[in-house]
Amino acid sequence: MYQPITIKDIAKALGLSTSTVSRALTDRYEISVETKKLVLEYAEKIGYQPNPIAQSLKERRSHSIGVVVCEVANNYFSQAINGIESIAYSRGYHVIITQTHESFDREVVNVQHMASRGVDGLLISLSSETNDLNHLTTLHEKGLPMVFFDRVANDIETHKVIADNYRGAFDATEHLIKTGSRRIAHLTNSPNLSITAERLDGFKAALAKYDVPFNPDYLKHCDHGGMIQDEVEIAVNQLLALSDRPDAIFIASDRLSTGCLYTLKKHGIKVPADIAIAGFTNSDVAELFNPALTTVRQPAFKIGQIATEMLIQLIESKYPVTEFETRKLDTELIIRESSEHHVTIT
Amino acid sequence: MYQPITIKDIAKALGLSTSTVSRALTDRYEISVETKKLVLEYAEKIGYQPNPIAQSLKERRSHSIGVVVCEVANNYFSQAINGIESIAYSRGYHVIITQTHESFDREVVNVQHMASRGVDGLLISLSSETNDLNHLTTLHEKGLPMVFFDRVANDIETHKVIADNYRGAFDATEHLIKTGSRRIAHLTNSPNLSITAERLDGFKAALAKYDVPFNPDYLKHCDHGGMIQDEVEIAVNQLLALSDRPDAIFIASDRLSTGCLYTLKKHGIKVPADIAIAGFTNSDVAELFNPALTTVRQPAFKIGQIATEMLIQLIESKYPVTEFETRKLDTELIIRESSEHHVTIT
DNA sequence: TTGTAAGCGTTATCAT
DNA sequence: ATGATAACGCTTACAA
Repeated sequence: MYQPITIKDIAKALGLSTSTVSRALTDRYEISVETKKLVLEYAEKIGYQPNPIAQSLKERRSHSIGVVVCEVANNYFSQAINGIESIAYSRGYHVIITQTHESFDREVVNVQHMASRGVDGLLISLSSETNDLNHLTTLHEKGLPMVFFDRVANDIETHKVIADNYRGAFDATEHLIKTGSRRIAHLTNSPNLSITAERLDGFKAALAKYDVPFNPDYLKHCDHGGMIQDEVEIAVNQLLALSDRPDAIFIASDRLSTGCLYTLKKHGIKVPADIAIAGFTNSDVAELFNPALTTVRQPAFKIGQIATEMLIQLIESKYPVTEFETRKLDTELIIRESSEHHVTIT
Repeated sequence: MYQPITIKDIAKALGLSTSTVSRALTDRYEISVETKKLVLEYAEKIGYQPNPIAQSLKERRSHSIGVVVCEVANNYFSQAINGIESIAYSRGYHVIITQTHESFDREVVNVQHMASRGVDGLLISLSSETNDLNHLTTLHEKGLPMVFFDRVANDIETHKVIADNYRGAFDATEHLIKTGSRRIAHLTNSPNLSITAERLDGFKAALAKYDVPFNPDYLKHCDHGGMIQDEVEIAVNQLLALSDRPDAIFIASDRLSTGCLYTLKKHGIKVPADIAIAGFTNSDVAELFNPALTTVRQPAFKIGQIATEMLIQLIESKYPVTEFETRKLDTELIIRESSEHHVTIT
């Protein structure tokens, strides 16, 4: 069974003490050039690898950061994770990813597991079920650094990184209005989520600007309790069944957009001829096959990077941090040419 | 700074020794019922959490398993990861996910990092750049348990879990032949990968069965060296430019399928009227919007589960394992009704 | 410059 | 049934 080489082995082999070897290896104290060279060369030769578990126990840090997302099988989050990793690795941190699958219990378990395994900090995007923040406030009060991204907790004072959801929603809605829609529905996520509120606000603001009344019947939440595709289908069907049927839908997320487009297609409803669509999405595939889809694109990779930079700064700052920042990044509105509309792709 | 409660704190508070507390907590030695109850209740009350780092140092295991995949932003792998997690968590293991982004160097770094951080075992799907297996054989010889899935290494003797790629490719190709295609191209991944060879073999076997000659001009590899979409576009354009233009394409992966369909759409080529398509894909989205796409679906979730079960068995077996198994799971061929063809979706 | 020894939080092996 | 002690691999005052 796999018995790694320790500092002791080197010490014994070279007739030195473990502390001398340790010093040679870490290069922190003054040590004779020869011994250092001797140790380093020998260590290299026999393939010594320090045991990070022992180091963690001693230093009380693990050089790893924990990530909590609902799902990696999601374009937004997989892009964000790529951003997180790009920074983390370059700064010598390891990334541990966990998924909640939108379950509150799972979130609690994951957070606690990571905390107890000694992650140095946490990057969190809340599950749609989460209302109670006790599992996080407890750790936050104990001083565990944490940065929220995307789905943030308003009641905890930390760094937060989000897209400008208000603005993104405003722009998309305004685009729908400007291209002639008036009866605009809004298909969105669980009301629990911060992003849901922000996007709803932007939606309403755009309506207000153009004196389009807000119709509560046009607002549909999908809380991801069951199969998302079924939820979306029910919601879209309800919208289509309204006597005052919407002529446009503003959709708050990637997976909702896909589900909605598919449902419309099943009904033979043409986009944008019969109904116009604008939505948040980070999926290339959905866009590739839906040239009429106006998209709000979030800078997921960048958001991941910035959140990680903030977290590492928090972790490595010697003094308690009191100033917490909320970084808001611009979204991009991608309007596709109407000339591309009505393409038959079979 | 976040100072967790230790066994010592409990011992001091209760006037006991640390060993007694430890025993009460782990319930391994005979201990008086009262002391046990006392300790457990007090531990519960003050929220004691054992320090897994210390436990790992002592037990020489970390109860975590490392996963190496090329990309989590990939339907096959995110589904497989969900399968991995479902088993791992139920057995008390933590999952650490790393991505290679198809880079050999990155694979080496990740594997070494995880090994040195003391993962108890490794679940690996090779990067498309990997030819040299030294970073793995070294660890394998030291006794680190590892299980390969999907993109396996033929030269290492361990457990392996794969889909029946040969059969999947055979079925898809046969379907194309049966529905009238003869000039069948094959768009596939890097020749390095085990899955590439298996799928090519199945493809060729189906051609042979129906006496369709294999035309080398129809074979296109995309090695993911650059942007995949560009690679695919070049390959597809080459196929279309052939004097003897293919009437069907069998595509070996998810992302290649998407890219190919998009390229065809750009050219205004209709599927399946102008050209028939069958391909490996685990993406719902691509399928949703391409009713004419015949799909080979891999049991990614199940593959993840089985690989993890095997790995945990390896980890927990007291005696060195000498028998290694290769599990091959059935793929599913999803043929869509031709009635759904030629749908105008926008 | 180098060695000795204590300590990080646990668990296991002795005694008692 | 419980306590003292050593050990896991490493770092770091402190002594030499």
